[in-house]
Amino acid sequence: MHANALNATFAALADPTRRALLARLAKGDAAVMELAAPFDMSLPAISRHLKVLERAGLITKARDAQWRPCRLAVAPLQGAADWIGQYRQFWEDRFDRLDAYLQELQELQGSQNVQELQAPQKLPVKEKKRGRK
Amino acid sequence: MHANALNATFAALADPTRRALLARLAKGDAAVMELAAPFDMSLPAISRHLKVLERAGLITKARDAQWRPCRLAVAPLQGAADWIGQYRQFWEDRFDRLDAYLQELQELQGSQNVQELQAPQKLPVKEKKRGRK
DNA sequence: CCTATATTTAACGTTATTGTTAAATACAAA
DNA sequence: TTTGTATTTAACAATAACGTTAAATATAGG
Repeated sequence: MHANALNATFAALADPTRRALLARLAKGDAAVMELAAPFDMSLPAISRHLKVLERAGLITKARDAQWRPCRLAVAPLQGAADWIGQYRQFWEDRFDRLDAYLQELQELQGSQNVQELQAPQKLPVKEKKRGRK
Repeated sequence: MHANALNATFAALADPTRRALLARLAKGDAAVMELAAPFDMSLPAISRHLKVLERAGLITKARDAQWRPCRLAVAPLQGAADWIGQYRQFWEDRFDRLDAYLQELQELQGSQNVQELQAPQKLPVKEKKRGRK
């Protein structure tokens, strides 16, 4: 997925109204009126949220008389998921490390050597002197 | 993951500079100077991008003398991935449908009944009369 | 043609975002 | 204390985002 598309996708997903609109569309196509109904927001506002989603490729609009039935389009979601997926291994690693740590804790249960345990992946942090002038 | 956190996470990810910073940090911790080096942008600008990432929980900053080594934090990425994951089944369904369609195409190869094929999941679209006054 | 319904565009104000440069702050080391 | 390096904050400008209301447009149907 191209960087520009990711910009638009993530920006579109950053708004809770738009995420709610997508969630609604996941249950089936709907026209603007129906999509707007649950929100305490003017119709033009919803219309523009839909335009943002459309420009991000997250929905498509068709025409049926005076209605514009909207449909969820998942390609950008796949792209976003793929991008985040680059980090999946990273966080699974960390989870593994945490897992090992917790297991180590369990094995030491009852012993007096708890001090030996270090939280995994801890940054070397020097003294924190607080208070600015 | 709470809606507010998703707002901050997706908003943070919507900027290509910030995504690049995260990509860099995936390769290891780094202080601000080092993070800023590849960018044609002032240091304060990078500093503020880092603050956006930090407020979104995507990085943590530690203190080491005058350096602020930054570390990737993946929890918000997991949250974002989980949110998008709600739709995974949805797009896998669609992929299955497309797959079935393509297979059907292949089976019809050489026949004259290609017209029978319908693109899957097509919205009923009436005539489009273009041209506005 | 006239009316009703659905949707978008226009115009506007408020608040965020993103960048800049200059100044301030934090810390180490001479 | 003075200096050098790393980082942040202040002040500012330009642009984008998001909401509102009023007006325009598209379409169906009497």
